[in-house]
Amino acid sequence: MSETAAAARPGPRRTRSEAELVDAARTLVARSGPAALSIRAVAAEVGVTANAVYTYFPTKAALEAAVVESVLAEADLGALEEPGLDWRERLLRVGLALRETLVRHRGAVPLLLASPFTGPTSLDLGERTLRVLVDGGFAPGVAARASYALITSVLGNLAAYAAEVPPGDDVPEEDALAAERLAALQRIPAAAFPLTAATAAVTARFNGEEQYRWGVELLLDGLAAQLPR
Amino acid sequence: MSETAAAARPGPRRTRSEAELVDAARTLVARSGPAALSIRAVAAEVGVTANAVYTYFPTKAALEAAVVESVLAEADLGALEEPGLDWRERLLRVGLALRETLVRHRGAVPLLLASPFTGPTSLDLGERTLRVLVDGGFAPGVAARASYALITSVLGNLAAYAAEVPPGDDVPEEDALAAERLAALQRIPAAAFPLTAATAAVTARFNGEEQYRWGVELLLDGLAAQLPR
DNA sequence: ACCTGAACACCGTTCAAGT
DNA sequence: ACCTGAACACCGTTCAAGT
Repeated sequence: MSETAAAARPGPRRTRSEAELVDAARTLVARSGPAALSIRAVAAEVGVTANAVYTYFPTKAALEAAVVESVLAEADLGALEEPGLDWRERLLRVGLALRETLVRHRGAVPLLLASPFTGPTSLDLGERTLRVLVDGGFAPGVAARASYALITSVLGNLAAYAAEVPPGDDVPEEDALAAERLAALQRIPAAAFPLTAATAAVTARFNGEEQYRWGVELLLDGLAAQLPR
Repeated sequence: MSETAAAARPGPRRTRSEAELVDAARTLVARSGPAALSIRAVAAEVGVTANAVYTYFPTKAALEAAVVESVLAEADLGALEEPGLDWRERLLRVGLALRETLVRHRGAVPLLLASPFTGPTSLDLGERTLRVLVDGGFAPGVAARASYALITSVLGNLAAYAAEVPPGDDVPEEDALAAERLAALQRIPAAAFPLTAATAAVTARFNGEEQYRWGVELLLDGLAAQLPR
């Protein structure tokens, strides 16, 4: 009797899962940023004592790594093999896909930046990027350097986004962000920083997708120049 | 009598300074990384109670911002105005100068990434970079976009460095780092990640100055292509 | 202005113990 | 295997008080 009853209703003694803990951690990070991620808060979120978390993750760092992997795994990397596209278009599209998921999960970006690129999704992304470049005509060594330059550039851009846009469940409108940033820029003294002041309207949109795309294309332009003609 | 005596020897009641606290904070971060930076540890380092720190900094975030500014201020940005150099060479050299100080202070890089670019040194760097680009023939709007692309790329690269190289007072040898990284790369399955495996020797040197320079030059190549001919 | 003592509401992690 | 209770050595920050 007790066994079937326990299986039927999720009683107070029901067992948690690793995925449930990662989900709770992701929710905390998305809502309130990386500083809000604590073993104790995750435990409370799933209705368990802090120590119970150590059944699933040996350290807080392991939990953070699982959060990073879980977020990265959400990015749609399909453009890397999409037929009918050349290497440039493939890399640009995958860059935009990465931006899309990391802007939504901007609270996790600091965790991503602090972690080595050794998770399954990172390895997969790296290998497939190399494939695109090699198929595009680049020597493997050049492809490797290009892949690294692209990924660090993308992460640097998203770090800037995450540093400026507060965490939250939704992605704020670009126009609203630009208006805020413009107001801040107009407070800096134009006499001492004339070019900064003169370009404020452009700078106010640095967090936008267009400037992101512009930066990625700049790298792709540089790469195209390296292709053996 | 008591007044001169107090001035003569630094007794237990001597007053601290903001700079002394920032120095202590920098030492902690350099030695043990950003996680080691705490109000209480800084207070202990200068021989004072934790609360005393709040006389100088209203929050821990303010102390962190002061650390970031102090580290950035150490970079030699002189190349931006060095006579006899074109815009490319100036930007490359200042990029290398930034790398040099941030590699030494890699423990502070996560703090830098999390902070907005509004400190005196950041503003100065931005304005002078715009000047170089405008003098080089770029339209102000393009110069602004280029400046942002360069700085985010540089920071992304240094974030990767900081994530992989443990904090410490000295800068480790590149050969030693490459050997460690190569060993780690050889543990990933070559069958599943053939290109990753094939390029391991190149990838093992991703943290080096040469790859950094390669990435910056890639952006500069892309920029050069935008110059009105 | 500069500092201390005491306290509050937190942390990550460990140990021993229970089912 | 999965969880709890108690404890340790930490946090940032505040309040009241002293010089």
